[in-house]
Order: sequence, then structure tokens, then C-alpha cells
Amino acid sequence: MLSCGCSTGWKWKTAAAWPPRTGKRLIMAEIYPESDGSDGGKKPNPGAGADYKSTLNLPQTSFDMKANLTHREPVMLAEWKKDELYKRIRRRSHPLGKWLLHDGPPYANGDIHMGHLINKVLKDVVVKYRTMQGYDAPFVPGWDCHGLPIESAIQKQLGPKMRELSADDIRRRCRDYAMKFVGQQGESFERLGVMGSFDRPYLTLDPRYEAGVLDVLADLLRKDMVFRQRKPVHWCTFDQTALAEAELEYANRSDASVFVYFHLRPGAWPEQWGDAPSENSPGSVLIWTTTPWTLPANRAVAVHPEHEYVCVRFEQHGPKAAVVARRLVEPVMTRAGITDYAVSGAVTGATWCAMQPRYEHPLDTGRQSPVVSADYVTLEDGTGLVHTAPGHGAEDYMTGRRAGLEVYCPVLPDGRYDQSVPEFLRGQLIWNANQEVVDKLAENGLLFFKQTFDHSYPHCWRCRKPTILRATEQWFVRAGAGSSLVQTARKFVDKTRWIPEWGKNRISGMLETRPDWCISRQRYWGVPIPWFFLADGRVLLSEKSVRRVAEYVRSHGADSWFTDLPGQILGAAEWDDLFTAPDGQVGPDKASTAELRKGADILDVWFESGASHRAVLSGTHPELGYPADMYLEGSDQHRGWFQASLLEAAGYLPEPPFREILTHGFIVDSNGRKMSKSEGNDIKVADALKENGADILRLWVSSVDYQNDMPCSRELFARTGEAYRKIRNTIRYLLGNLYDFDIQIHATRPAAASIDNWMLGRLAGVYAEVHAAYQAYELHRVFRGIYEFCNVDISAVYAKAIKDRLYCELPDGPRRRASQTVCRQILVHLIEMTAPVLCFTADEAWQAVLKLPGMQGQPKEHIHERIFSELPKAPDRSLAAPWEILMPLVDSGLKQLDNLKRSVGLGNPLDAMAVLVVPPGHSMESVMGAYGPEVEDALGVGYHRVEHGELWNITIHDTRQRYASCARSWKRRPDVGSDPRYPDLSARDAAVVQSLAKHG
RNA sequence: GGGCGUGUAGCUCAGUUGGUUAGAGCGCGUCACUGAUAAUGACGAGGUCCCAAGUUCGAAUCUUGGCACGCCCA
Repeated sequence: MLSCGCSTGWKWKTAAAWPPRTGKRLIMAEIYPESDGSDGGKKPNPGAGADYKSTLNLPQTSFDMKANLTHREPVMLAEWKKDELYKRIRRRSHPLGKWLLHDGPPYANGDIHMGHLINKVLKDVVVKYRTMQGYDAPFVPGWDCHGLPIESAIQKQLGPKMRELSADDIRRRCRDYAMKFVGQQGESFERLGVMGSFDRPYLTLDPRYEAGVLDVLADLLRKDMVFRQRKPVHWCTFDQTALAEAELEYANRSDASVFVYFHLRPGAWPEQWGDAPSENSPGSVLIWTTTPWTLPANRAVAVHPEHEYVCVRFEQHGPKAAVVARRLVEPVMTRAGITDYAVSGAVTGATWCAMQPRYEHPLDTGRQSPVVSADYVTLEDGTGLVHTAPGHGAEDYMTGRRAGLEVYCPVLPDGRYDQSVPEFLRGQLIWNANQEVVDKLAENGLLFFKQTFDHSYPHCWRCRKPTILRATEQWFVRAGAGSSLVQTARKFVDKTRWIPEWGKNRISGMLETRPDWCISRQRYWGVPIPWFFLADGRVLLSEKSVRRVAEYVRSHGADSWFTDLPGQILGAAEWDDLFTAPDGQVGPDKASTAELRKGADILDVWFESGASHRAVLSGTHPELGYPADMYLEGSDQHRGWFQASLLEAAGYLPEPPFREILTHGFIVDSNGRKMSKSEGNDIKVADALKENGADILRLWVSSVDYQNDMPCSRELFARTGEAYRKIRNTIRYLLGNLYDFDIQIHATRPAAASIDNWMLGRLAGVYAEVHAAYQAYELHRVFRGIYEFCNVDISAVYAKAIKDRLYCELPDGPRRRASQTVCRQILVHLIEMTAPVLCFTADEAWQAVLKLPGMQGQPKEHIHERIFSELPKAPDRSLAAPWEILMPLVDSGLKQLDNLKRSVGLGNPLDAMAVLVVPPGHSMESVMGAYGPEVEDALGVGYHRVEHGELWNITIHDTRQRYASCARSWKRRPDVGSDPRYPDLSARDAAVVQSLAKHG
């Protein structure tokens, strides 16, 4: 007999007991028994028989296909708030203990942009995942509230009126401004689904935070890591104030451009340059400058170690022998109109420097200075030898530090020279001094060439007058390369896990070359550096004094520094402490606090935010604890927050403030260009949110590899929207087919051969893959895993295969119940896996799960307070093995169906049958028969047979002329009409309908 | 100019220690279904693996040099 399901007595329930009974080779006549084919291949005529649609178990669910996120999300947010979800999660049990992501504070200024979005969403996904894993993962959002941009915004609002206001007044306005944006940005973050204690954030303007910052300063003072030194800063001589980089406006300006001889001291003359000059006929270096007024402050000449230098000999008011970079000889000589000159052989700057050449100061007779090497010297302009005044230039200062030069700045705050300069310049305004200097150089025969020069020059944004660089006393943290602090920081770097790994390399490189950290700023809006000074020049900034100020600030706020008297702040009439004398000596001393005057510097805002580990984790929010498990920021923070935090902690703590650092890239447009307003390619968060909804934006964040730049465009959001709908519809399908399924009552184990087992195997695989990806923070792998699971495993294979049994079997049929059991498992795991990313949709789906039969008694629960269900056990290997043979055959069957579609116009696969060819004697032969109906469903065909053949194979055949179509299942089968009561139904459907009729 | 990264179908990503004809999903095209329906399925077409040179029997993969883009500096 045939080993196929043509017997009318066959029952679907006994699929597992359906082995092939014979090894007899089938012949085609048997495969295609005569059939009347009475309907001629047409669809069943509903009018001819009963309307069976009402007898089917079609999907039902209130989970809409249309997400309508922009409307639904705010409603859900309100629900979470009402339910105090964040607090509920805190109260939940946490079997895995605590896991802390410490928020890096964004700046409290302006609307949030895409950069904020990816950062906060990534953080939120990680936190939600850790929470569902069973950790207590609190999230306290923070804001950086001090600093120049806010102060500048206030300045702009106030205009000239600002000068009339007290520091206290200005600070109050700054505070209001910052708080406005803290509220505004916080709302935006929450709208994106970010969960955290937004009602109790940390703010750097919180007095307790400010006190924490000062505590760190005190600790660094205790370790002798803070010192005072001169350093050039941008300075406006008209407003007499320091300026930040952001306060400069560049404008064209005409200046004297001069080439000057500096006479070299005898010796240190490379033989390649020919005869050594003598005392009477000195050789010289030729330098170029556009700021002759800085020449009095010259302390070195810099050359590039790798460039080549020559000696040029020519006549100009007598014989000259001048050192110039080889490649610049011609332009320099041409400029001065000198055509008759001789060029010597060349030596590199490094070679020459090694000979320790020195030269005479052009204006300060008797002073000798060194020639030093510096990498930044270029051959674009000038002579290749650079006049270096450490008190008047940033690079000059760096060179000066390295070469041990004096940071000499003879210019007073109002722009006049002090008494230390040559007599003809004393008391002169530097702006008038250029001419005087040039005249003096010419008089002394040191001027090679002079012209006027137009260049872009920094101006003060308030008064529009030109600015200068002027060395002033600044506070520093001893954090330069080689310092003990940096050595500790490097150990901290090694103890930290960097994701991606190159982060370690990057920050290490920065630590190796970094200078001391200038922590003082001459502004109002920040935490004061609470130093005092006395009329006699003594300075007070000690661990003891700072601790006292910290306590005062903790209760009175940092504003009190600007309003209260030193005696009030220190709480004593006399102060006994370590003072720094004007000669730099530090020693015990005392002073009446009535004589103390307060310093006016505030701290670099990086110092503030870098102290968050102290001010927040063991300060304002001690429940968080030190250290954090993770800091997660953009890769620019290697120089910013990560480094500031690292350096401060390295100054006084034994452990780094973080265990892991995760960094992400930056937003670029679809062409890989950076996103910026000025480029016009920026996308506003508010617009993207309005057009897509938060869940789609979150899905987008998870879909791209954040370790690289993250491309962002409307088209990409549209793509993500499609992926979102696929995931949503998959959930909807699963939910829709569970409307009559109570897991307590109906759960059924699938038959061995069922495709249910294949599906469970895939579920276990995907579950493991997705969780591994989450734990490695590889969210794009999470996305791909879930998305392809929905697309391929569920939608294209499983959902398609089980439609017949779900819709057509008796509601309680075991095949149906078994598949529902699997659907239920998939549904729960799918919702859980997506929940950290699709935080709104997952909870919406979870609420629908809680409405399924048998769930009504469950207490109200949001998906985010759940702990992940256990890893589903993969079915036994022996159950999966046959599918490894069958699935490729199914694929070939689908191709054949497509061919039939083209060749004979076969439309509906239910109008075709599959012949499953099994090699006799194969080890799986005995069970293959049971897989036949599953293969039939996997192909979506109406009928199948199993037969013996040489090789594993599946062939597809058009049955429109062979079999009648069942009016209920639409399957063409030979058993249609086998029950005389239901001539238009297949045997299975007839039995189902009969049963329904009998039992209602 | 320097440091750190990145570069594989239209898009987002895989690609093990170098080893068949470089893969997936989406999108796109064509078709089917109309009982997942503003849904679903099938089939198909898409690649100078940024470029060049080198190492090798063999390179998307290793080396060197470019180019482009991003972040941080100067």
C-alpha cells in the first residue's frame, strides 16, 4: 500500500504514529490516482456549499497593526509615571545585585540633538537590559550646568548692562537659564523612553555637588598636586579680562611684518655652513614676526628638528651670514630684493640644536638665549626659525616649559609694558610699541626686511578690539607627562575594560603627551577656586582652607563665595595654615581673615564634571556607590570627561571610577559627512520624533554599529520603520493566534516530527545569540538577530507552516495546541528580547499578553520590571536532524512552485502537491513518513506523498486537474468528498465541522 | 600637520588561523495570495571587497604607500 496520507481514516492527531510502511517503489500512476477534477482548477464556489469561514479559528487581537507611536507613546509614558515604574523596579528583587551606569552630564544649553539621542538611548538600552537580567541598575541623569556657553548667553541677553551687575546677580541669571534647559532636555530624554530618576537628577550647580568638587581639590592639594604658575591666556587689554577661545572673533588686521637678525654667539657653528663667523662679524639667525611688540619677551628661537638649515651669505649694510631654512632661502631673499647671495651646505635642526647654539637678545643687551627644537615649526611662511616668547604664545609656552625657559610677560593688564623692559619701552602701550621696536631694530642694524601684512587676527567679541596672549598666574594640577598622577592614571587605564579596545590605546597616547592641567578660568559661572591672597603677596590655598570652604559651600552654595566675607567663609578671625610666600616658599603662617582677599578664578568645567564620581556616586546620590560599572559616552570624551575623571581619581583614590568604558561614534549624514547646522544636513530630534516615534528612533540606534560613525537620514528612519512594522506584525500574528489559548490548560507538547520542534530549536539559538550580543553591547547584532528571526524563521517558515493547523483544526486539536504552545513561548521571548530597545512597543505587547486567557488574575506588571525568562531548552538533537535534510528540499520545492507559476499559471500553492522522495534504507527512513504533513505545510501545498527513490528529493506537481479543492481548507486532496455529508470538504475538515456541529 | 579610528551589494551588517563561485536581511524588480490584508509569501537582479604596489601557489583578510570620511589635537 502507499505510504501516504490518502486514507480517509487518517487523523491529524496521530501524526507521530505515521511511519512509512513499505519500501516499495512508487510508480507515477499511483502518485496520480484518477480524480474527476470537477472544479476544473477554479476556486471553490462559496455559494455551492456552506460558508465555512465561521468555522475557522482566525486570529483575533486588539494589538493594532498600526503602531501610531506618536500618540501611543506619551500615553504609555504617563502610565509609567502614574505607576511609578522606576521606583517599582528599584523595589523589585535584584538577584544579581547592583550594576551602575554613571551618566555623563550633557551641557544644560539648547535643545537635544541627535548626538544626545544616541548617547541616552544607548545608555537606556544597556540599563534596561541589565535590569531585566536581574540587576539593580539605577540611572541618575546628570547635567553640566556651569561654564562659558551659559555665561555667554546671559552676557548676550544683558549686553552692556552686564557690567553693572554683581557676580551674584549674573550667577542667578545663569542658574535660571541652566535650570530651564535641565527641565527641557529632561523632558526630551524621557520622551525617548529613557528611564531614570528624572525627578532627582544630579546637577553640577547643586551646592552639595559643588562641595564635592572642592573636596576633590582639597584631596589633590593634600597630595601636593596643585600649583600656581604663569601661562599665556587670551587677554583683552581694553576690558582687562581673560577671554576664552569661544569669545574670540577673528577679523583682518594690518600689522608690521618684520624679518630680524639675532646675532649668534661664537661657537656652535656646523662645518657645513663654511667659515665660522667671528665676534666682530657675527653670524645670525633670521626670524620673522608680525608682533614686534613681543620681541622684548623673546626667550628662544625654535627650529624644526627634521628640517634642513643653511647659512646664506650676502651684503646688506656690510657682509651678512644668516641662518635660514634651506627651502625658504629663495622666498626670503626675493622678498628683500637680494639677488646676490651664496648658500652653504645644510644641517638638520636637530644636529644644530645638539651643538647648543645661543644668540644675543636683539633689544636686551647682554641677554643670551638658546636655539631649541619644536615640531610645530613650518616652512610655509617666515624663515623656518621662530621667535619664541613663552609669555605671549601658546606654542611658545609649551616650548618654554620643555626647554625650561622663563615665562616672561612684561605686559600689564592694561596693555602697557612694565618696568622690566628696555627703557625706551617702559610704560608704553604695546599697540604703539611696534613702531618703536622696529625703529630700534633698524637703528641697531638688526632689521633685514619690513613690510605691512594683512592677516586674520583674534578680537574681543565684546569690544571688538584686538586681543593679545598674555601670561598670567593660573592654577594647575600637576598632571603632565611623567607626573606621578599620570603614572597612576595609566595603571587605572590598564585596569579598565575599554570598548572598543582601541580606546585604551587612544587615551594612553593622550596621557603620554599631555601638559599640566590648567584648572583656573577668569569667569563668574562656575565653582570658585577658593584661594585667598594678602596685600603683601602671600597666597592661601591649602587642603585645610579648601575643606573649610567646601563645608561652607555645602550649606550656603558656591554663590556665597562671591557675596560673603573671608571671615564668614572660613568661620574664624584668624587663620593658621600653610601660606605661599611671594618667593614661592610654602610654610606655616597665619593671617587675620579680615586682611584676606578672595581670588577671582573659577574652576575649569572639566574639573567639575570630572569630580562627579565623588560629588554624585559618593556625594549627592550615595546609594549609587563607587566605582561605577560603566561610563558610556562619545569617543571625544577620551580627552574630556573620561580623562578628567581618571586624573582626578588617580590623584587621591586607589581604584579608577569606572570598570568599563564604552564609546560610540558620531552622527554623520548618508554621505558620511558630519552633521551640523551650518552644513544644512542636520536632522532635528523633534522632527524625527514627530515623524517616526521614539521606538523607531531607538530601533535605528540599535541597528547601526555605534563603534563607527552612525549614518543618519530620513531614508534610514523610513527603513527602520519598515523593520519596526515587521517586528510588530510578527508579535501581532503570535498574539492573534493565542486568543483562545490558556497556557495553564492548553499547553501541549509537540509531536516528534512537528515543525514546532524545528521552531523551538531556532528560538533557543536566536535567544542565545541575542543575549550574547546584548552582553557584548553589540546592539546591531541584537537587532539583526531579532529582525531576521522575525523575517525568516517565524514569518517565512513557521507562521506560514502552521497556518493550516491553527485556522482549520478543531480549537482543541493537539497539533493546534502544540503550535500555540510554541507561539506562546516565542511571543514571550520575543517581547523580552526586544524590550530594552522597543521599550514602548514591548510593553504595549506585554499588556496584550496579560489579557490573554488565564492571565486576568495576574497582578499589573510592565515588561521592564520582569526578569528574563529562562533560556528555552533546545529540543533533542535527534528531532532537529531531519530538518537539516528537509529544509533545503523545501527550498527547492519553493523554486519549483515558482516555475509552475510561470509555466502553467499555478497561483495558489494549495493547488499543488509535493512528492517527498526518500532513499530506502536510509537511517531516517522509518521516521520520514511522519514528517510528510509538516513538509506539506512548510511548502504551503495542499497535499503530499512519500515515496522511495535514489536520493533525497522533493518534486512539486500541479493538482488542479486531479483533485477537488476543499471548501474549508482550500487544500486540493484526494479525500475531498470522502464524507458524504460534506461533499466539498476534505476528510479532516469534514471531521472538524462534524465535531463542531455536534459540540456547538 | 600629528594621534586614534573607519572604508565589503542601493541600505544596515556577516565574513573564523590567508583557501571553492565573497554571504545575510532589508530595499529594488517580477510574480502570487487575498483567512497575518495599509498584512503575507515566492523567485530574481545587484559587488573594481576605497585605490596602488608588495608578500604568497593563493589576499576582502598580511605588509607598505596613497585617497576619502569621522573624533581629538596642533
